[in-house]
Amino acid sequence: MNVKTICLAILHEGDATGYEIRKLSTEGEYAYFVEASFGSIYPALARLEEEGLVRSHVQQQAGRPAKKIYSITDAGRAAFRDSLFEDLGDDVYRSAFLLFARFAPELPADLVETRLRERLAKQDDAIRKLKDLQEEHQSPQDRWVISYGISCIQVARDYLAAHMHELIALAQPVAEAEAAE
Amino acid sequence: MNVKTICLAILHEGDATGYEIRKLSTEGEYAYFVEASFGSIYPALARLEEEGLVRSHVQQQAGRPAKKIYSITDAGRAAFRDSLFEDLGDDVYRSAFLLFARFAPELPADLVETRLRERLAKQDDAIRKLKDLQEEHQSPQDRWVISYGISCIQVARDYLAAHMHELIALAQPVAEAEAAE
DNA sequence: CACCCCCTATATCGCTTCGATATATGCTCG
DNA sequence: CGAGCATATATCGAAGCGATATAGGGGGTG
Repeated sequence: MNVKTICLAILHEGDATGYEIRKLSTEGEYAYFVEASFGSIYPALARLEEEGLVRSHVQQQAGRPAKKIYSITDAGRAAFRDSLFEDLGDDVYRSAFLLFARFAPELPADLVETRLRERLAKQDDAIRKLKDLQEEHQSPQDRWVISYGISCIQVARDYLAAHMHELIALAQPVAEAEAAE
Repeated sequence: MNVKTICLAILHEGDATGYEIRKLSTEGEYAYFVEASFGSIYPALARLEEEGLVRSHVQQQAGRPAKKIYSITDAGRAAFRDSLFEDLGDDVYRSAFLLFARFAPELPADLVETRLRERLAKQDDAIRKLKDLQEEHQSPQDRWVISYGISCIQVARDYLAAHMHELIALAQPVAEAEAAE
């Protein structure tokens, strides 16, 4: 799943600028399972245009910078659909949090507790955002994917809430006086 | 969470070769939340040695290629612990499967069903492997992290089993005769 | 028993991608 | 009225991925 495919997927659903593609892949309904940065989107769009899979036209705007609006071509639509027939790669999951958790016994209990609470707050926030997103999107395939995401984050959150004290208990105890310093 | 940090984390728990580090980050207890390939591990280890954070010695072996065994130094141990005090980056989750699911309405129902069943089998396999891993590891921090993983994959698997027919129903119906062709 | 593939083991190369930065302007809020 | 944020494009250096090269031993199959 490279950035070119992500761009085609988003353009398949409607025209967009590079800026908008990045927003959708960072905040929109694609945010939690794909992502791409400017540094990869702009070169990807340029290459897609060379290959004839997308087309662009510049739209001047009063005040604001000019937009370069990209549209998918028939060839692009075909290429994207073909790519959906290919074997799916494995999901990627990387978590600095779990590495941190793995080394809890090396760390002071108050730090471990702080990070766990931060994590819990982040997950609550993510769930809230996904629920908002679900209300904005009526298409059943969007709802299906977003529900999947909510289920996963919810169970991770609940596991954390139920088992955080176990991890804190493994960490280095901090004396009251030391903690107050 | 860069590859250098992953190498230090693994060497923190014991000496290892580049090959073993890669195995641990691909099949071992780190596998499902960190990952690194040869192309990043070997350069990372070389740079860590330059920086004095790890040390290596070559061990000749009868028949097999010589091993280059890396050990963490006191400086490396300190640098790794310091990195655990830094703010944690967000988790990364990328899923070609969810992109595929999002576009189910564009695809033939039999393909969607095939991919869903493949996915279910993969997740069952992942759960089995994590359960085996959990029996091999007695340290409570390992068990905590692995349990977290099992919970997440289990709920994803159950969601899939419960809702896969919804996605198949959204896909393009395939006529019996056409399917037989 | 030859052949082939897999496992161990190190290492590099090219391409993709990330993260930071540059540039420019308008809008909003304190 | 100035700081900071949103819109918008684009590039650069560094990091990392995936494939490939190299090489010998072990195991299974025709």
